[in-house]
Amino acid sequence: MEYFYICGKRGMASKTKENYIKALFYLHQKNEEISLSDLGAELKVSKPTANDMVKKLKAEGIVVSERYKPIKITAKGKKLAATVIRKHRLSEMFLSQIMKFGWEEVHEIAEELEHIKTGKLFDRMDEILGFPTTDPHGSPIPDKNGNFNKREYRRLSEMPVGSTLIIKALRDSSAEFLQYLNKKSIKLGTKISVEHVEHFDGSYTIAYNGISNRVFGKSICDRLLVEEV
Amino acid sequence: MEYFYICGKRGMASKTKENYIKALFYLHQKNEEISLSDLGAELKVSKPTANDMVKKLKAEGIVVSERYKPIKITAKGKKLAATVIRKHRLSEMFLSQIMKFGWEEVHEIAEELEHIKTGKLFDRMDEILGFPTTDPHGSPIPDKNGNFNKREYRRLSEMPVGSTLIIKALRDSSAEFLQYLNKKSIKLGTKISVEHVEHFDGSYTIAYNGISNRVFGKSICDRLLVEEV
DNA sequence: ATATTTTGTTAGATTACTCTAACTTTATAC
DNA sequence: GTATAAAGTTAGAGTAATCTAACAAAATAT
Ligand SMILES: [Mn+2]
Ligand SMILES: [Mn+2]
Ligand SMILES: [Mn+2]
Ligand SMILES: [Mn+2]
Repeated sequence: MEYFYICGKRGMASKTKENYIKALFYLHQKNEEISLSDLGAELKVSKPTANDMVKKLKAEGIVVSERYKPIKITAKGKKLAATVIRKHRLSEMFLSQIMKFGWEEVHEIAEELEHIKTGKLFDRMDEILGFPTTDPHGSPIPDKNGNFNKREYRRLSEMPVGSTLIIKALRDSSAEFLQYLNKKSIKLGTKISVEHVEHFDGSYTIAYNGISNRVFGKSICDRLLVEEV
Repeated sequence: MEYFYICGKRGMASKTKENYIKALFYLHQKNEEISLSDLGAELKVSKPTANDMVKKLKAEGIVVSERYKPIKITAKGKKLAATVIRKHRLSEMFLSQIMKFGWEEVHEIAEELEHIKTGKLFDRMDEILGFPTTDPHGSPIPDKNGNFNKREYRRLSEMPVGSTLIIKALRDSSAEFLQYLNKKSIKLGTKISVEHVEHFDGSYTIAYNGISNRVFGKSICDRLLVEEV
C-alpha cells in the first residue's frame, strides 16, 4: 500500500538533496562537466551513493546525465542552488554584521541555517542588512531570482610590482585561512601595495595598514582576490 | 559489515528524536505518566511508530517504560528536552525582539531553529537579548543547566470580579489565538480589570487600554494567564 | 462478569540515505 | 595497441523513520 512520506512539503528538496545541489553548482563553476568522483569527494560520500542521488536529481530535472557520461546541472538546478546559496550567504552576513560573529565562525552555522524552509526569515535578514550584495568573504549573494552579480576580481598572485590594490574577496573561506588572515590583520577592504615580487617562489612583499615589508607566500596570494584602486 | 551512520556527531539526538523528547516533556508536564497514544497524537505519527521510538529512547536512558505500562521521562530526558526548549524559546525571543517578527510568526521558525547544533548561536542570542527569562508568549526560558524558573500564574477564568490584573503568559500559543489577541490589542503586560463575570457561561466583561465593557468567552479567559497587580 | 472500547504490540513493508565489494567501461600511459 | 589506472555501475545490505493491518492486553461500561 502506498503512502506519502513527508519531509517538509511535497516536492521540496531535503537537506541532503540541497547539499548535493549546492555541491553540483560549485563543481560546475570550476568545470562545466561534473564527475561522480568529484561529487562524491565534495560531499564525502561514496560513488554509488552519489550515483543514486544523481539518478533522483535527474528524474527531477535538476541535472542531465547519461550512463558513463559526465553530469551537467540544468537551469532549474542552478536556480535551486542559488536559493540555497542565497540563504547561506545572507545567514553569514547576518551572523557577522548583526550578531558579531567572526568571519571564521559564520560558515559552519550558515551550513545549518541554509536549510531552513521559512523564506521570510531570510527576507527579513536581507532587509535588516540593507540588501547586501556580498557575504563576509566577498562572495556574491544571489538575488531572489537566482541571479549572481558576479564581479571578476584578480588574484593577488597575478598582480605586478607597484600595484595599489584593495582586498575584495577570498578564494578560500576555510576557518584556518580566515584565522591566518586575522593574525595578519587582513580584512576585506584592506588597502595594499605590492613592493616586490620574488619570481623564484612567487612570494610577495607588500605594505598595508601603514607597515611595509610584509612577506606572503604564493599560496596565500593565490587565495586573495583584489581590485586595482 | 557494520559501519557508523553519522547524523551529526555520535550520540547526538537527531531532529526527529529531539521532537519526541520535547513532546514527552510537554506531555509529562500535564501528566506524569505518558501514554503512547498521546505521544503519537502529539507528533502526528502512528502508535507503532511512537512505540519504536520509545524503545530507542529507553535504550538511551531518556525514558523508562515497560510493556503495557505508561512511559516516564527520566532526568536525562528532561535535561535534553530543556536544552531544545531553551533553543526554541531563545529563538522566538530573538525573532520577536531583534528581528521584529510578530509573536504569531515566531513559533514556526523556532521549530526549525531549535535543531541547530551550534550552541554558540543561542548563547549569542541570549547575550544580545540580555539574558531573558521568558519567551514572547510568557513561557519560561530554561537556563543552560536545564532549570525552569517556573512562575505559577492564575487563569483569567479563575479570577473574581473587581480584580486588577496583568496578562503574563498564554496557555495556547497557536498562531490563530495570537492573531485573535492581536485583533483585540491584547499583549503581554496589558493591564485589565474584571468588571463582570457571567456565571452562566463563564464569560468575562473586562476593561483594558482605557476601554471598558469588553466581553470575552470562557475559552479565551481559560487561555490567558494573569497576575494580580 | 461479560462485552466493548481503548491502548499497546507485532509483523511486514516503504522511502531516504548510506555503505562495501565486485564488476564494467572509459581514459591514460608506455 | 595493449596494460594499467581511473571512473562509473550493479548488487546486496544496513540504519532511521515511517506506514497499515492484525492481534493482544488493559481499562471501562453495562
Ligand atoms: Mn560559507
Ligand atoms: Mn548545508
Ligand atoms: Mn513556540
Ligand atoms: Mn522542531
